[in-house]
Amino acid sequence: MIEIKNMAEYLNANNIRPSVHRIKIFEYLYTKRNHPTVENIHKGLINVIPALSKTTVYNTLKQFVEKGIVQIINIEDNETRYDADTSTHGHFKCVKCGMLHDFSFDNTNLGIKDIENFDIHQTHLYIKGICKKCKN
Amino acid sequence: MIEIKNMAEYLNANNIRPSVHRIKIFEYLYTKRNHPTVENIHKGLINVIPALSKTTVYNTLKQFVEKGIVQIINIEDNETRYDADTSTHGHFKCVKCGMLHDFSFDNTNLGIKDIENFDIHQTHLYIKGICKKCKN
DNA sequence: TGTTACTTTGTAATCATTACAAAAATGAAA
DNA sequence: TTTCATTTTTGTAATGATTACAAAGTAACA
Ligand SMILES: [Mn+2]
Ligand SMILES: [Mn+2]
Ligand SMILES: [Zn+2]
Ligand SMILES: [Zn+2]
Repeated sequence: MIEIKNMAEYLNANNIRPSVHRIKIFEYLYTKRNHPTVENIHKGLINVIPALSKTTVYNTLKQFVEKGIVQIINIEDNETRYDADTSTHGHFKCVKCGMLHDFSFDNTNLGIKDIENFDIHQTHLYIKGICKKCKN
Repeated sequence: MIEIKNMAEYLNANNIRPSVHRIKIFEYLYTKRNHPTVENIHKGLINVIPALSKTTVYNTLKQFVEKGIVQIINIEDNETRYDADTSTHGHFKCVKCGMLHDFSFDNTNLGIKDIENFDIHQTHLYIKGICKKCKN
C-alpha cells in the first residue's frame, strides 16, 4: 500500500478539497486499515467531530470512490465496507470471528478463460473460511 | 456445471422438499443461468404462479443457499444476485451494458500469500470492466 | 464587508430485506 | 373420506441501509 505522509496533500493531489471532515474520514480509513462500514467510521469519529452527520460519511466515501482513492469491499451482501488500499489484493472473511484479512495474490497468472478481449478495470478476490486463530 | 434431469429429485437429494414453488424457482435459476435478482425471479415467475409472493422467493433462496445448491453473487453493493452453479467460477460485470458473464479460472494457482493455514470454504473472483461487444 | 461557491447537516423518502401471524396446502393417521 | 398436525405460502408491517433534498454553516475572495 502507498505511504502517505500528508493526508491533505494526498486529497489535493486527487482533486478533493481537504476539508477537516474529509481528512478525518480518510485518515480513519488509512490508519485503521480495518475495512470499516459507514457505521464504524461514524462511531469512530463522533468523538473527534461531535456533530458529524452520517450523510457526510456517505457523501465523502462516495466522492473518495469516484476519485479512486477508496475501494468498496462487497464480500457480504448485508454490509458495504471501504478500503483506502486500492491496490489489487484479496480479502479473506472468517465466518467464525468475522475478521477481514488482507492477502496478496498473483493476478497476472489467474488462467482466465471465456472472457478474452474484455477490458479489465478492477479485480476482486474474496475468500471465506476459518482463520488461523479460530481453528484452535 | 452439473447436469440435472429432474429438478424435484435434485431438491430431494439435497434435503429440500420439492414443492411446486421451489421447483419453479430452482428451474428458473438453473435454465436461465442469468444470475437474477429476487426482483428478476419474481417478475419472471409471476406469469407461471400468479399469486407468487416476493417473501416466498426470499425464503426459498435463503433455503437454497443454506443447503448449498445456490450461491450469492455480491459483485455490486446494491444488488444481490443468485447462481445455481455453485462450482468455483468467476463473474465479469460489464460496467457499460451491465451484463454478467461467467468465466473459468485456475483456483489452484492463485499464488496466495498472508493467509497460510487458513481454511478456505468459498472463493469468489469478480472482475469489472468492458465486455467485448461494448468495446465497439 | 459582501457575495458566491462549497460543505455539512438533518429530515424525509426510497428500497431491499426480514419478521411475523394468518391462510392455504399437504400428508399421514383414523 | 374426515381429522388433525405439519409445512408452505402469503401479505403486511417493521427494520435498516442508502439517497434526495433543502436549509444552515463555512470558506474563498473581490
Ligand atoms: Mn484491504
Ligand atoms: Mn455464475
Ligand atoms: Zn476467525
Ligand atoms: Zn457490455
